[in-house]
Amino acid sequence: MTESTPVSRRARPAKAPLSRETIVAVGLRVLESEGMSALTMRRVARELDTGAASLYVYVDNRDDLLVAMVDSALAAVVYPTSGTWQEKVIAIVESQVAALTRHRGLAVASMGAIPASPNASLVGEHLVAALLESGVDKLTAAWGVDLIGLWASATAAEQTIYDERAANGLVEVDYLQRIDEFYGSLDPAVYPLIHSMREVMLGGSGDERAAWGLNVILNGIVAAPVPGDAI
Amino acid sequence: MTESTPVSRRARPAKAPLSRETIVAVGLRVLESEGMSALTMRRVARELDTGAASLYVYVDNRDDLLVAMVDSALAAVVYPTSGTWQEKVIAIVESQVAALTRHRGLAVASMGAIPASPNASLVGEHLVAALLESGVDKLTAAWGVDLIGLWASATAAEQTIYDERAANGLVEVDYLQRIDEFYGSLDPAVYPLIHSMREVMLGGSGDERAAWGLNVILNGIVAAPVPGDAI
DNA sequence: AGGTGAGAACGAACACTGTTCGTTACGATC
DNA sequence: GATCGTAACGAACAGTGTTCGTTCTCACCT
Repeated sequence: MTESTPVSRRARPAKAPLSRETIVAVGLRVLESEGMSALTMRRVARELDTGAASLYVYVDNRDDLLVAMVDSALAAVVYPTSGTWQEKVIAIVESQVAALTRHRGLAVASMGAIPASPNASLVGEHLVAALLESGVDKLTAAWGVDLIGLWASATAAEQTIYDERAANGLVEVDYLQRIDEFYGSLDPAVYPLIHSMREVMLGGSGDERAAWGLNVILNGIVAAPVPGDAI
Repeated sequence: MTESTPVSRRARPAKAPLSRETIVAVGLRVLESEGMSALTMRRVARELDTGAASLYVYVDNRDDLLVAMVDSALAAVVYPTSGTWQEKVIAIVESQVAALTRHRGLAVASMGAIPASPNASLVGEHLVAALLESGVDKLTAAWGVDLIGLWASATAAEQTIYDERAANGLVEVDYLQRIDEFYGSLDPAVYPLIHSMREVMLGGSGDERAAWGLNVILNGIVAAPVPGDAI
């Protein structure tokens, strides 16, 4: 009994009071430094020097916390004021992906989050504006933003999983080499193209491929027929 | 002690032996009917009339099981033999999305799964073949398959989350109406476009938007400059 | 000043989870 | 028929999210 002597924490002087913002901020910090599996209610509470039950005053449940964290993370997205519409879209989406990737695991959660949060809406607002600059009609712009958002979330999620794997000991070269070996081991009779194209399939850095993909989507959007008309 | 009398199950006649395939199949059945949160090791084991520990002979851990389930689900993808290259790609991707959507929650898991499983590779093989028919070079085809796969997983994941929400009582109209209300409640000074374009942003069925999105990507791919050249 | 009530904070508990351990039981081999 | 590798198993461990009932605090009112 010499070590614990649980002095009621209430007695401690000037403990910063809890708040939704504080909890979300701490959650993001934990997520960034220790990953999604470490983001437990108890872990967040411990960081705030309290118990898990106390969090439920400000947060409905863990999902609610995650959604709030997604929105908070998206506050870091920057919006360029000059440049062509393509440059604007690329800059916005790049910083969006970066914001989601920085906190490992958030991207997967963001896939579920409705775009109905303040900061997610702000991203949408600026993307629509940039797309409209290209001259497309409103419907194309609206659906285009949807498509871009889907791509951004998925790209961030993929990047996250990739990073997680790297953090778990599998270095990049090992990982690519393993896939290369797998492709090489496939029966050329069943998988002729994959077998023969494996070096071209695994080439290019993640950033190069991401930039190419976003470019493809942007080109496709401006070239797309108006939704509703004959496709 | 009158109620349990745990007769060793070994004594029961002709119990079908376990196997990796059986476990994966049961897992898919549970996932399809009860969703991801119900897919626990104990639940799968119970379905097989055994204990959770017994599964670990055939499955490394829950993630291993999920990856195997993704591959198994992708066995349902169909590959058309006739039609234009666009029709082939659309048919393949549609059945891929359907296969991932049918088992709620698999899509999210598939985002992490490397495309290094037999059936995922088969999808890739056929997609590359279809893309090459369009006349694009090998590098464009390879990266294009990547992009299409990313889109397919993300679309299935989004669809899954949407369905999950619908299953949890929120009917479709409620959900859309809620988003509409949220957009309407946004400050028009900060979100002018979203505020004024909300009906156009929420229009169209999920299928229409998905078809449009895939079309945009296909158009973008054939129009894209060869990766590596100046973008 | 003294009392009071709303609600934040809390500890303990519940019903679960994935996974491991040591032991039992079985079926093919010698 | 004895043996032995290994599949199958029950029990346990260290966690998880969440809820319950209680304690404490502090702004407000008499």
